[in-house]
Amino acid sequence: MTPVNPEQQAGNPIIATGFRQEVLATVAGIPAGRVLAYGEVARLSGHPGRARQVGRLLSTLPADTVLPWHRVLCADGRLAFPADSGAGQEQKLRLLAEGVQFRGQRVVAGHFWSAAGRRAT
DNA sequence: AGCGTGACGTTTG
DNA sequence: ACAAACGCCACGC
Repeated sequence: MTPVNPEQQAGNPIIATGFRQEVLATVAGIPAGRVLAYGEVARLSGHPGRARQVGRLLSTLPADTVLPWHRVLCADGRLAFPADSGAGQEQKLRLLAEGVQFRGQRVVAGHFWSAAGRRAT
């Protein structure tokens, strides 16, 4: 028979393991109108300190992805792209369409979301 | 199997 | 406010 993955064989309840799946699941769970920093996404995914890898992963998403990638930004509230870049413009437009407000080049702090119980004020 | 790249974060000056 | 230095390490070649 075909060898079975040990994790599956053991009846592991974990749906999917691995950095990729964990991070994508977290991003998919960000509600509209809220944003998360790359570092927060990493932490909530169980990978504290790997903010950069989150960005690296998002950069590989296909153009037609259904993931709300635009809700992920830098810890200081600025977008990860230059404001004048195509991606930067699109991200800002998507956020504005969801009611996210900007103060200059930064997203207003109140829009940051925390799934850990604390909520934006 | 190794290496360069990079949608970040924190600390330090 | 700005810049530089580091740590982080998944992904694609």
